[in-house]
Amino acid sequence: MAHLPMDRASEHTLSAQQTESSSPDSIYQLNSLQPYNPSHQAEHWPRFRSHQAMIMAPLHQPCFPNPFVVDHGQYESNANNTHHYQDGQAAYLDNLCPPSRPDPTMANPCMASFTSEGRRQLEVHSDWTGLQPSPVFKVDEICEFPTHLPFVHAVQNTPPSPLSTISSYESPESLAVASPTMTVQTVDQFSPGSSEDDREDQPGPTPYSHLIFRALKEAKDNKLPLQGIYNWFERNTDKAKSSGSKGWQNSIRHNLSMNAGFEAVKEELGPGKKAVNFWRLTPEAIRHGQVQSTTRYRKQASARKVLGANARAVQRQRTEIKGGNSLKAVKTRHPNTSCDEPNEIYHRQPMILSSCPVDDHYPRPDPQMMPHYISPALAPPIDNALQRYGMDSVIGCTNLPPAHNGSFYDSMRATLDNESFAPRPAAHAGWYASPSDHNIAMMTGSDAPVDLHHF
Amino acid sequence: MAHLPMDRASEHTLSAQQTESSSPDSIYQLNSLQPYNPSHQAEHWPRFRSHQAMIMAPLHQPCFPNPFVVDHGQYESNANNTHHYQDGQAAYLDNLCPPSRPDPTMANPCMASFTSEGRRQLEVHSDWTGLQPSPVFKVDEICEFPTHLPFVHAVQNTPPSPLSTISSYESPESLAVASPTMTVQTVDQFSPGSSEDDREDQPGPTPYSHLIFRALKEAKDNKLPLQGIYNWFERNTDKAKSSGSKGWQNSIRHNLSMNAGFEAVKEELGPGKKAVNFWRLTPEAIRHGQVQSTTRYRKQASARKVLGANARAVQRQRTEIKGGNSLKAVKTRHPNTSCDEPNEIYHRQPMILSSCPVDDHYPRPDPQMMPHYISPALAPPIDNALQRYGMDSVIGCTNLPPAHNGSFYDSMRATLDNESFAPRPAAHAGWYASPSDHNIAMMTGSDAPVDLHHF
DNA sequence: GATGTAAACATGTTTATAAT
DNA sequence: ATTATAAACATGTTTACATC
Ligand SMILES: [Mg+2]
Ligand SMILES: [Mg+2]
Repeated sequence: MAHLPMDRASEHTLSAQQTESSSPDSIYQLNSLQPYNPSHQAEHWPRFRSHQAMIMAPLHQPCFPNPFVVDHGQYESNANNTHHYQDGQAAYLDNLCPPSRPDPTMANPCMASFTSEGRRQLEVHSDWTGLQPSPVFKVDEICEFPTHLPFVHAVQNTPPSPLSTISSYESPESLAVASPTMTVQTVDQFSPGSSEDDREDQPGPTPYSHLIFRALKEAKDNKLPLQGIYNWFERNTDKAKSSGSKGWQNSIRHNLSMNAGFEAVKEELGPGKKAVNFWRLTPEAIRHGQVQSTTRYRKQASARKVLGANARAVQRQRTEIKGGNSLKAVKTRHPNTSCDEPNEIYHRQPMILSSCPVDDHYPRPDPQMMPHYISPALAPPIDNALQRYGMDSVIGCTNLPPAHNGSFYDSMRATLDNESFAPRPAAHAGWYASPSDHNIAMMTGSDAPVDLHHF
Repeated sequence: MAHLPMDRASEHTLSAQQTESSSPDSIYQLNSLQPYNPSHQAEHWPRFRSHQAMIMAPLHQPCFPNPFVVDHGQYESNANNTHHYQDGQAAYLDNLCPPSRPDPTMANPCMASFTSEGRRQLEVHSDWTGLQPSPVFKVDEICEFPTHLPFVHAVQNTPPSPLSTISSYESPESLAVASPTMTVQTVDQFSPGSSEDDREDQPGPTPYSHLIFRALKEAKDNKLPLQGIYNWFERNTDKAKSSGSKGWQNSIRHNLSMNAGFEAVKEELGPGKKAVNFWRLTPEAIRHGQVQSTTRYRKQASARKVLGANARAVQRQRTEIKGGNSLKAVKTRHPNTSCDEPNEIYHRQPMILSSCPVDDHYPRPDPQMMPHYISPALAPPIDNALQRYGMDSVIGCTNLPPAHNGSFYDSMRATLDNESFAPRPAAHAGWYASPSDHNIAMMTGSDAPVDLHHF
């Protein structure tokens, strides 16, 4: 108990039915899992929370029959038709999506508002002009698991090297903009019966980033909420099964956040409802059929130029065992990897910055991620924004300044909005962004580039 | 230590320079606040993370001189010009914003993508067509604290009843869509030298929701990141000063989340950078110059119709002292409130649902919030969606189903995307929303409406 | 009723560290 | 080098409860 982490209680010892943050170590939560039924009321039906929504859906009738007003019975009659298989390796659902139709709304006009800085400020929201009184049952319009079909227990006898076939689905540029047809095109590729984790075509287990890519690739509009990704993992991988902890959820979030191939998008699903966050594949990831390495923080020795007095340290323990590339290798170790290899073989020669043109971020459409390919491109001139531009999606790290580091924010205060400048640098830097100054992504590092590209 | 909460460690005992989650009870964090300097690199400049951004900013040059590439020295020379006053009641900044200009981008066209369900899927992002190489110093364009002006220690001798004057700023409808001029119009109203907390014109301290409203009202585009709201509170209220804890930040977040007058918007500030979340006043709040009560959960006795087997209980301790309307009343108690009043006087007659037309959500533009006014409108027919529609922004609660309650999700599984349906209902319901089914906001309450309106 | 406060919890971001 | 894992932390949502 002395070394109990403050957050999530190491995410261990939780049953599969418990959420990640159940915090079993909390004395408030031990042995007290009785059902709780708060009554959320809301017998009124609010309008869109944003004014843009009203403008962007000009045909929306303020008094149309609200599609949300449905009785419980309808849902109950449908609730049992979707089954969830978790009992074993062969427990996968057939992904029987109807063929897609061209999206008639792709060319629709829209409204947008603009910030005073000229930023277009657009809101994700639903289009309510075409809603039916109870579109819940308009299953023909959505790619959904068919509840009327018998369930298929697919045996995992056909692992079709899923990621290696993604390159054959080089999507046209037109599909890069939220194309719904992309989903159905790829649905058969990711054969639902194949266990991508611990597959035969690749040594070791499939990385999380690959699996997330697959989950989103299969999803409609290439996006899913976090819970949907969790569910996909539970149904299609062993990550969720292989341990009683919820570390796999942590890993999913980690990869979602750190890998530039996944972006969070907010979508307003109804009037007055809070927007829902989705994780979506970036167009680059869709176009290239892969995501790049979830590159992350690399330690740098040099301190920043400006170190504010408020600089805080990230307090970390130092002796915990935090995993590694093959903490599960004891059960999935591949024969071609030797346990006696020196560590130096994992440290390749330093990558060089990519000097590829903008439209050539993925010069090598290698179907397998990170083949340790070193780009033959020469080291580009440093500080050449022309060549650096457009390289984010190929690397996991963003160009945001480091969190918990006073150097960034202290030096940026004067450039921020009068209410936005932070007296202390305490949060992830992205949230320090000022509405009045876009140029908050200054480089805090004066060292040579440490995030390098394989291309 | 035995009763240490699992999250945020009660947010106590933290100095003002510490962030809320510093968790002083953690053994990992005690007495170890040394500066930390991770080097975030990113010498490359990525493109927009979303494809929409490329479309929506068609003039954007992929190779334009990146405005982010600025050297540290520039920022350092400016960093010390913004001062932060926290030492006392009179420590407020003059809010000297330049007069606003009409936003030339208000009528600009935009692009939008659409989901396969027809939802318009728009992304907040920056418009890079007009960027200067170093717009950091284009102070003339932004409403910013003038670093070149001498600082004014305004004595709080002019508390101009700030909220009561908001009604005089009934904004035209055109301003409801992210109008930058709104900010400057109201800037003088919220006199910077006035201490809104513990003001004279209102009994007791100003509610958080009012203060947040003011902070956002003053901000450009009526939006601020969370840290900006924190900063505003530190400079303009006593909430942050009155205690060494960070409970005031918790209260701010609580109000932001629960009050429908505040909405989170995501804005992409640069190519490849993570989107920044802002909190923005809803157009309704702007239009009516106020936000409504941060109505929140009200206990209901009746259980939901469908209670899934996975229904989880929210584990709460029961004996903690959790505040109240006047935990600070010992120092700010108003003479007209008696401590001997029975509790019954705080329970007014039940509010009735508003039957106002859609454009009349605020039939009484009362400048003071919640005057306990009961709408004379007759009780509308229950289940009439026409009359319930459009009432969200006037009440703090949304129509989302309750979290930690299996009833909603269990009954909605069949309507969700095949990857989105959750095997367990464990999170806030908004994140369970399926991309393929918008109708997730079904009513879980079968009781009479409990969220009622004053209008 | 409204409000403040605490807290549980989910979600998102980042750093640390070990294995390979 | 990539990857998995743990964890700290920030942010966002919701419920509980005390006070008036
Ligand atoms: Mg990401
Ligand atoms: Mg809100």
